[in-house]
Amino acid sequence: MRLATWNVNSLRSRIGRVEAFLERHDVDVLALQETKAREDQLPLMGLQSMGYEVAHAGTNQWNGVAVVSRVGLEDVEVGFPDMPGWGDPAAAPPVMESRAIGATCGGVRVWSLYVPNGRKVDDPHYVYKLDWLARLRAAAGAWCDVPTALVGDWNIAPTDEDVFDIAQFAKSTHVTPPERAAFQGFLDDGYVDVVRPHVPGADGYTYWDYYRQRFERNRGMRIDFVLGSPPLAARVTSAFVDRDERAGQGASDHAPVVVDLA
DNA sequence: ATGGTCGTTTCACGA
Repeated sequence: MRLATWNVNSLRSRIGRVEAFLERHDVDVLALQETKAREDQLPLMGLQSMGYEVAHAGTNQWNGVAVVSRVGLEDVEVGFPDMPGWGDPAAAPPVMESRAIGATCGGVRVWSLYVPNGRKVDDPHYVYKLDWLARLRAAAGAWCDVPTALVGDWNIAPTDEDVFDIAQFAKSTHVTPPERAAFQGFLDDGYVDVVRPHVPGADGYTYWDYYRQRFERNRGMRIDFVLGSPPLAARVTSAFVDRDERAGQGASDHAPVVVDLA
């Protein structure tokens, strides 16, 4: 089974690339973030005609998430227990919503996550980010013993190696000790970063700002992750970042991450 | 310290 995650930065503007990506890499399950669309804006007939089912959650234009699967899409859940707004997709959580959607696809529980950005360390959104992560961790602890993939845009660079120049992030979110501790908490609980071993150092970057030719100069960040529970991690045979999708006209600012499961 | 470039329900704001 081939699983992928991709922050597409607007699904409507990227739908052609998404369809071509699925076909080119023969992807079975794709988790999407920043769909920037409401349900009524997503007919997605192309995906359906390709044999994929789609589960989407997103009520505002910014932080929608989706799971696209051709190996089954069952037990869809929007959010996780105790998440702000859980159980009511129309409810607006405090500060600024950030969604998660879970589905069981081919026997694997896949969670597409858009972790709150945090904006600035003195912004209420930063507090919301840490709280959101704590709630996710509390829920994810119960999923350790079954094949679970926590995938998506974590908006955290866990180590200095995951940013092009740590000096430029001295006062920025994404690299602060509390954020890194929150990420580490999932590893402490048994989740495994299944992609890192396959893409050392700067090869693991998944995000490059649109401006200042950051992609062309490979001044990127590694902030998109596939964390696998032990039963899932044991099945991973390979992984890669598809940089081709970050190149050229009409690219998202994130590249897809692809993982193969035995 | 600033600004650069994308996206969106765009003359503003989030990433």
